[in-house]
Formats: sequence, structure tokens, C-alpha cells
Amino acid sequence: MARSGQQGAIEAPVRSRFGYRDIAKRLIGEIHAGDWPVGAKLPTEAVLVDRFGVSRNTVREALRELRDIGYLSKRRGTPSVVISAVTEKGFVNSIGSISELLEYAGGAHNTLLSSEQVVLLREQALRLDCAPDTEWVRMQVLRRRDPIGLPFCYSELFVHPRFAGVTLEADERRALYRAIEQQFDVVIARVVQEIEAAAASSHVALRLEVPEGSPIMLARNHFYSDEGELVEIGMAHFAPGRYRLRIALDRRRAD
Amino acid sequence: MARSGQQGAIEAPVRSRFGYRDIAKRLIGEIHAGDWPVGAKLPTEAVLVDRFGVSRNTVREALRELRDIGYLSKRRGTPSVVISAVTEKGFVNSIGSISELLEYAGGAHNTLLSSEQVVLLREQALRLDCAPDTEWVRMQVLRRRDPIGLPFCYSELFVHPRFAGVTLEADERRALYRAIEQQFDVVIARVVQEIEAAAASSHVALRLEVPEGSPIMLARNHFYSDEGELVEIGMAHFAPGRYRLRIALDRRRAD
DNA sequence: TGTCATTTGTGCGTATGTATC
DNA sequence: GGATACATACGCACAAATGAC
Repeated sequence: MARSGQQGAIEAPVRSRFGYRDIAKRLIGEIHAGDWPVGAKLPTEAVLVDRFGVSRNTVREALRELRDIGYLSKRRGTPSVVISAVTEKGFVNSIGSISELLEYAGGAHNTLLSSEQVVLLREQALRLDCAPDTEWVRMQVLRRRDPIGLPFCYSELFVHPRFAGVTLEADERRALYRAIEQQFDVVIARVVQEIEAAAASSHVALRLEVPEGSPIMLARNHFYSDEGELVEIGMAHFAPGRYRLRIALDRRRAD
Repeated sequence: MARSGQQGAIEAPVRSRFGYRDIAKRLIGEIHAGDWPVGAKLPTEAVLVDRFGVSRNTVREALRELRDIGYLSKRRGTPSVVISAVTEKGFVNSIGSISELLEYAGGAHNTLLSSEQVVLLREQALRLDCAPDTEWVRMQVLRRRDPIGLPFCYSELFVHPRFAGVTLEADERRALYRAIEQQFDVVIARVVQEIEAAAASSHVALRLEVPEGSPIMLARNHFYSDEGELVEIGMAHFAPGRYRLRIALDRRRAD
């Protein structure tokens, strides 16, 4: 996507072809490849500036991204240090602080298996931790890294009737809650997630293409709007070895 | 307000009295005070620039801080929205109340099974995602809700030699990193956690008193000091059905 | 120990892309 | 489509921490 702005100058500064995200991805790839093992120092910002032909700001933005998702440790006066180099076998979903929560996660391919109106009965409502006898839209979604690869996640999603009209593209790359946000002008402000391990039921095993009884990481997500309204409930089943959740936490500085 | 930065000018640059942290603190104070209730939009960046007499970069840095710690939701094209008006002490950054995340030891009864000096070989270092050929103290800990109940967690902990002298009470109730903080006057400033499902090895199954091959939730924790030093590594194995990890995420990144 | 070059952190000004309204 | 507002990117300058001499 030919970028080419310029200042008030006469020359054509010709912006670099790289955005900070491109650079971040590239660096992550190199870390995974072992070019910068754990404990090693990354090249200095100045070097990266030269290498990628971008401004220092852009490099710093990329490094910030890597730090946020737990790859780097940064300190004033010394180059960034690699603190994680987990190989990307079964990829890692890094939550810097939020939201790539179940997000596009590096651009997963979502397949909508079904979508239907349901009434939650007592038992099911209890399991989902919401009010019984209410109407919801139930969807089943498979998520893959590649359009033809094995799925790493099978999700059962329940959407509040108010947002029943939400539409998903054929090969949607966004998470459902992102689509809801954009189509209904609500803001998901809070997500409560519960994670546990479980054995794959035949139902789940079939969709994830794993043996029945395989260890599954099960994440129950409750999405709330900024007004405290329950918008979406998700039960995400992750196939073993194909997915890993990473969370980076910072202790609050002053306040 | 005395702004007067400039480029190659002759005037004295005289920076604004406010840094982005000052501005962040101030805005947080105003949010706490109710000036900007939940759901309200903050003034636009341009307005804040005028108000504080700083550059747009500085304002954006402050807003980024507020987003990171869960006060704001940001979206391109529209002013930031306040999504939370409360403060959590201690750990947090977006991840709502880490207390639960990291305090799973809190209130639990910990049993120290072993403690020994080890040198991490390449393979093991790789698995733990840290530098090889380094010396660490390895501990094994069992966690129970009741002194006589079944354990819900078996942890393998690796402590940096500098903190090797850390002592645990017979029936310690604190998490190890807490003990380290208090005994060595360091501050754990960053934690990176990775979660995945796995089948219980015979070793783990024995200690958790579950059948071999049971679905296990495996959490790898890396604890870093405020100086970026790796202090502790933990591999926590959770027994199925006996434990559930709950994470409350507050909004951050909206792009 | 202290000096000093290096490196990152913070801040300024500006230009332009792109989503929202 | 147009106006507004945030996102990304360029370049520069100085402060503060590091690390080596």
C-alpha cells in the first residue's frame, strides 16, 4: 500500500514501506527463529532505524508492541532484552493488556458453523452463568490460522437478542465482539474470563479434529458493555498444542 | 501557558511544566472526582493540548497510559471514552484484578516438597524460556484448599540464585514471589503468564492424585523485577475440576 | 572512583492517512 | 461528501540511565 506522504520539503521523502506493525511482526519472527535468543540484547534503536529505513518513532512503536505482549524487557540506557522466545508451534495469543483477548489474534480465519435463536433453559443458563428463560442467539464458530489448516479453536457463542442482527463476513477476521461493537455502537468495556482444563467431549473433539478425551483448554468469556450490560457469552475450546494464551501484567506505577 | 518549544530556533526551549505522567495523574484524578463519568467522552486531544500547554504527543502518551490501565477506550475518529472510574491497587494494568490471577496461592495451604540448587541445561532452559547454563533454585510446591484435602495445584518453581535464601513458612499462605519481595526488598513489576492445556505426565499425575493423562491446565509464570531482571519462573499444574482461573479484563487497545 | 560516549526516555513540531460522524 | 478526530510517521533536541574505560 504505497504510502508516500512528505513534509513541506521539496524532496520526496517517500515513507518507508514498513509500518511499525510490520516491523514488530518481523522481529517476532526473528525471535522465534532464534536470531535473538532469550537473554540476548536486541540491536539498538538506531541500528533498527537504519535497517528498516524508518524513523526512530516507528521503531520504538514496534518495540513497545513487543514489550506489551511479553517478548521484551526495556530499560532506559540499554538495548531491549529478549525475555521470551516461545516457538510458534501452535501459536501464542498474546494479551498485552487486553484485547487481543480472543481477537483477530494474528488474523485467524473464522468459519461460522451455525447461527440460531435459542431459549436458554435453566440448566444451560446456569452453566453459562446468566438469567434463565431468556432468548439468545447461539453461534458456532471454528477458528483456524490458515484457511485449510486444522482448527485451533471451537467456540460456542451466545449473543444478547439486542444484537441478534450482527452479521459476520464469510471469512471474518474479527472477533465477534468486535463486529458487535462496530455494528451497534457499543463499547465492550469489561471481559471476565474463566479458564480451566477439560477433556474433549465427542462433540468438541469432532470439530477440533482431535481424539475424544484430549486435554482441552476451555475459556468461558463474558463480555459486558460500558453500561454493564451482558452482551455476549462465549465458550471457547482450544485444541492442545495448537494454542497458547499469554498474558503480560504490569504492576501499576504511581496513580 | 508558557509553551515555547521549537526546532532550530534561538529561543530557550523551556519545556512545559507538565510531563505526560503528570497529565495522566491529573486526568485520573478528574475521573475519580466524577468530572468524566463512565460512558462520557473525554475532551479531544486538541483540547487537551491547549489546556495543558503541551504537544499532542505528550497528550497522547498520557491517554495511552490511561488506556493501558483500563480507564479509557480509544477509537480512531472519536474521542476517548471513559470505561472505568475505579482504581485497583497493586497489580493491574488492564487485567482487572490480578489479585486473583497471582494470588491463587492466597489462602491456600502450601506444602514445600523439595528445594535444591540446579543448573538449567539447554533443553530445560528452552522449555522454561530462559537463558541456559544458569544456576537456579528449584522448588516443588503442592497447594491445597484444606490441609487435608486433595491438592489442586502442583508447582515447579525456579528462583534466581540471588534470592536463593528465601524462606517459606511451614504452612505458607503467601505466594512465593510475595515472600521474595518482602525478604529481599525487590518489587515484582512485570509478570508474563502463559496458559495451555496438557495431559498429566506420570510425575504430575502422582502429585495431583489424578489419573495419568488427565487434562491439566498448565500455567507458566515469569516474574520480573522493576529492573527487568528475571526473578522467578513458575510452572503451575492445575488439576481438572479443582481449580478455575478467573481473569477480569478491562478494556485497552481498540484498534 | 569518576568521566564520557552510548542508548533509551521524553517532548516538540509537523504532515498525512483513515475512521467516524 | 465534508468536517472532525484519532493513528501513524517523519525529524529534531535534550534528559537521564547505563556501561565501559
